[in-house]
Amino acid sequence: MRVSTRAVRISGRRNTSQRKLLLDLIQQADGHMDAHELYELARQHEPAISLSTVYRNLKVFKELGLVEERHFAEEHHHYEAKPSVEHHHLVCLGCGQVREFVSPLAKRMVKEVGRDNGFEISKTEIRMEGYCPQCRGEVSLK
Amino acid sequence: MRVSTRAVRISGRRNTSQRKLLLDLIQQADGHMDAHELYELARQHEPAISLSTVYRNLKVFKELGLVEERHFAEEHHHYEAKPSVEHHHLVCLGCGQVREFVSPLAKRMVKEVGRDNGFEISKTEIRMEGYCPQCRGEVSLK
DNA sequence: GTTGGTGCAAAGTGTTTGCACTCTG
DNA sequence: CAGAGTGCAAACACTTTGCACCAAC
Repeated sequence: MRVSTRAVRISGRRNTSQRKLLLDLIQQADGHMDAHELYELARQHEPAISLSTVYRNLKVFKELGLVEERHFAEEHHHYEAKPSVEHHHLVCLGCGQVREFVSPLAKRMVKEVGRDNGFEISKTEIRMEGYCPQCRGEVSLK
Repeated sequence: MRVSTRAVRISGRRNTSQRKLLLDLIQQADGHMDAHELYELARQHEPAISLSTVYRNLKVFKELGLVEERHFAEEHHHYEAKPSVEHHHLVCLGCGQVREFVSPLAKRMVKEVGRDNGFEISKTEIRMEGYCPQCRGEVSLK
């Protein structure tokens, strides 16, 4: 949080109590959350906070590179504090859990695709869907 | 279109003129489109068609596996006829073009991640963002 | 003190749904 | 001729915005 607070300051923005709270919560969270979840969480500490403030700050955090926006299901967005290691997501269609994974092959693939297409890749999002071990067992255990 | 029409019938659904038109248009299109683009396109042939019909049919096509939903930008969805070869997307942040690519590494990665996590992977979406050769030149050439 | 940030309510998007009518099978 | 599908308008869910007030610097 120290570093992030500085990042906010340096960008010429103000460190309001709401902004600090939101950043804290999202960085403390171990997974991803959507705007509404963050809002509910924040309300436990600051009951008067508004959903607009949550959205406005998520936008700021994205701009500062402190938070990443994820596109999971068909619907709304999820956010997570920028991780030190780039990872991707595995979604279970049975129980809905989202598992993170890292893969050295992913890194190689990005490099290769960038080279082949002459692109300079700045961001990669990989999402796989399927069934986790538990759900596979329940449905049809081939 | 022959096969698709049959798929619709088999699923116990009716082959209305609107449904056939929409399926034709999306399969004829070489790229992806969003619901509104498909709607505008369809209106050129069937001026009275409604946006709800477009959405309802996209949903049906998804269920039948004839069309895939893509999550590109931050906003709305894009759809494309299910391709014979699984491919992924490269989005240029400069000019907005979406390029498709295939990568053998992607296939290996999916297999590996599935094995490592005990998941049975049914779908994978890979999206990379960056700058295409042209846009890289314009902005700051290395 | 300036002026960026906030809360609130209202407006904007993209998508879904209720209803009466239509047309497929 | 039953009921799936349609067009329309209204409703929804998520996100953004205008405005007056507040508080960080």
